[in-house]
Amino acid sequence: MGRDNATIYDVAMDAGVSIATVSRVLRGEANVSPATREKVQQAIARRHYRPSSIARGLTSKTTHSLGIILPKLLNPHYAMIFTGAQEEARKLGYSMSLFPWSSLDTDAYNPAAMLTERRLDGVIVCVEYLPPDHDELVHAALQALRRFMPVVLIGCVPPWYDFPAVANDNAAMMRRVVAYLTGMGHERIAFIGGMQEDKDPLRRDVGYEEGLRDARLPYIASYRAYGKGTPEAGRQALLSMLDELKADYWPTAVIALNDLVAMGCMDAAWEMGLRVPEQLSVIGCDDLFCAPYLTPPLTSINTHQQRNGARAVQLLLSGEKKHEIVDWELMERASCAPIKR
Amino acid sequence: MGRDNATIYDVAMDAGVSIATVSRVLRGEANVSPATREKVQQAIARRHYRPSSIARGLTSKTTHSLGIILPKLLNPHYAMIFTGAQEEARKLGYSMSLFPWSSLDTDAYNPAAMLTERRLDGVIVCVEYLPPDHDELVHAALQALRRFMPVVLIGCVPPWYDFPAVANDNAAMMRRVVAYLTGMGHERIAFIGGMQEDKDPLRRDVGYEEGLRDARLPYIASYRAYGKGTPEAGRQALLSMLDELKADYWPTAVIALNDLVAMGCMDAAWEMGLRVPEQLSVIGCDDLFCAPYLTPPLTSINTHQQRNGARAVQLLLSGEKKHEIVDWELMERASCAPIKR
DNA sequence: CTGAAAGCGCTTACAG
DNA sequence: CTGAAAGCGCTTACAG
Repeated sequence: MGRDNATIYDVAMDAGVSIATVSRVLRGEANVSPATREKVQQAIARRHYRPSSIARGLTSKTTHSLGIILPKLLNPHYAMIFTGAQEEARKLGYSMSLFPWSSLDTDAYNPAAMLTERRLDGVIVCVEYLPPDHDELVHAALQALRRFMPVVLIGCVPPWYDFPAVANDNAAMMRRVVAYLTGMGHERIAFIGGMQEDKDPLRRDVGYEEGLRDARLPYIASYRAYGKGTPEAGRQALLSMLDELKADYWPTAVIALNDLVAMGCMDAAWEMGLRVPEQLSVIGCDDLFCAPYLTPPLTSINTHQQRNGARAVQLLLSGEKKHEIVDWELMERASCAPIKR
Repeated sequence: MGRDNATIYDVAMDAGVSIATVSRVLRGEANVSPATREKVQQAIARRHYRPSSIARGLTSKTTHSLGIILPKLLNPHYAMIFTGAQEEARKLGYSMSLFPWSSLDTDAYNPAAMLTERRLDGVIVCVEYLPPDHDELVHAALQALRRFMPVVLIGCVPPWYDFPAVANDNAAMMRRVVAYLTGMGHERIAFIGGMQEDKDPLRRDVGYEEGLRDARLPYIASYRAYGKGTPEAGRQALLSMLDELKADYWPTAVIALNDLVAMGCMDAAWEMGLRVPEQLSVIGCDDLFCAPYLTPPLTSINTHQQRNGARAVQLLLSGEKKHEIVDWELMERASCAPIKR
């Protein structure tokens, strides 16, 4: 296949100049005579020469590649963040590598090792889905990373993380969502999905409780189900919630951790003969592309994930130390309705 | 931030040995005395030393990073391929960078330039969504890439592409799908989405026509609508197809290019008051995670995309020259039903 | 405007 | 078992 490519020496020899001169035309420096430039460019073309960014990186201490650590990409939520980050990176001349990390699934694997060897110019890390008991592990990984490259956090970032971040205020979101539902007359509002963690004041549970308090409603533990962020987890959780409660106490609205969970809840409702939204309002989060195509179309929250991914790249490369709180938008569709007396 | 990291020289000095010795313990070579090894390891730990894979790459001519060129990741189909490839790569010690390329959207951008400079150890490229009139452009890009690194193709790969590949036989898939529908009594079968291209014998249109011929049905141009692979494109296409035809001639079944298009078709059907599947059967392709959660659950084709992504990585790293044809599975759900007389 | 030389941080024969 | 030296393919002062 002939994969021994031409080097700058080959080109220099062909053009009858020094490698310094080749380097100059490569980087488009002005101080090269037109004739020389021409000769060099011809040699480059003839040899199909492309400078090795890896050799270049050794001198310039820069690789023009970034990394991003995310949970599973199969949730389109993360694919959107990745896409936003990747596109912004490309615009600025950087490539983007993905390093999945969800310690929920694979405790053994820690991407920090692979990343630190690669002298990336920076890394975006999404600390979601890393359960609270792994706090130290996460911190250690972040410290290790930071020693080698700038780090920007994205997603649900606890405020005490001492890193630049593009952070969702999940508590505020939830509070608003609860208000949206209580405003429609709902009083038995379930919240399904996610894990129990006490520390982070930005977490959804805080907002859930605040929202209930705002409406002077009691916090009822039976309406709070923990679980993974998948459709099947959502389905199971709602089914067992209904199973454990007399029908009089069934929730009239459920807030799902994300749209995947919401999809599972809608399925569970259908299995139990509950019509959405007439008998059960459902609201998701992330506003996945399929939300408008569900039956009924799913009300959700759009957090502008692509924009956030792009923003994280900007913070990374500019070196700004900001901790930005992301705005979001309630996408009202047909899966929530006022309660009927 | 102290980002000037220790080098092998620092470690060697700390441990009082030569850099060659440090290099040996780094790479786990056997011929180092236990005492020396210990000293070196301590120095490494104390310095938080991590070898630079980029310096290493300069000598070893290997970067342990792979690339993948895909259309938009926002279609979960491609996210699945990417995930499969990325996970397999990681298992083998490689990282994976994404380079989106859909010349449909961004003619200007050609990822080959960025890739060739990065001396990757290989690249997987998905040539789908690169329209036929860009054939030369695609070929040129592939040749450029191949000069610098091994290339494996994935997806709908025309057989005359002289590359190792993990290829879908879309023609066979379509033929089978048509048979599935004619077996249910359908005779007016529409096919929506994709572009008109004449050359590739593996393309869906070939199978569509074969399928009709198998059932001795006429090919009716009005039932073939071209378009992008998005829900909105699918919706529009079906709406205008219905609009242009007397209701007597409306299709009783539609085959969608992919699940996204199918979602749009189901929406269009709903808008026109056509019930799925009673009045219109719909079948998609790719078996996206949301297919089972649509109403009705969408019949689709599972092409084992994650497995294919992983397989492409294996071909890439093993150097096998195979052109593998992928098997697939019809996922029967409720969106297709026998026709009622 | 151009070139010789040092250096980036490793690995790899080659000696010993 | 260990070290001195060359080399990977570039960039960057420094001279001229």
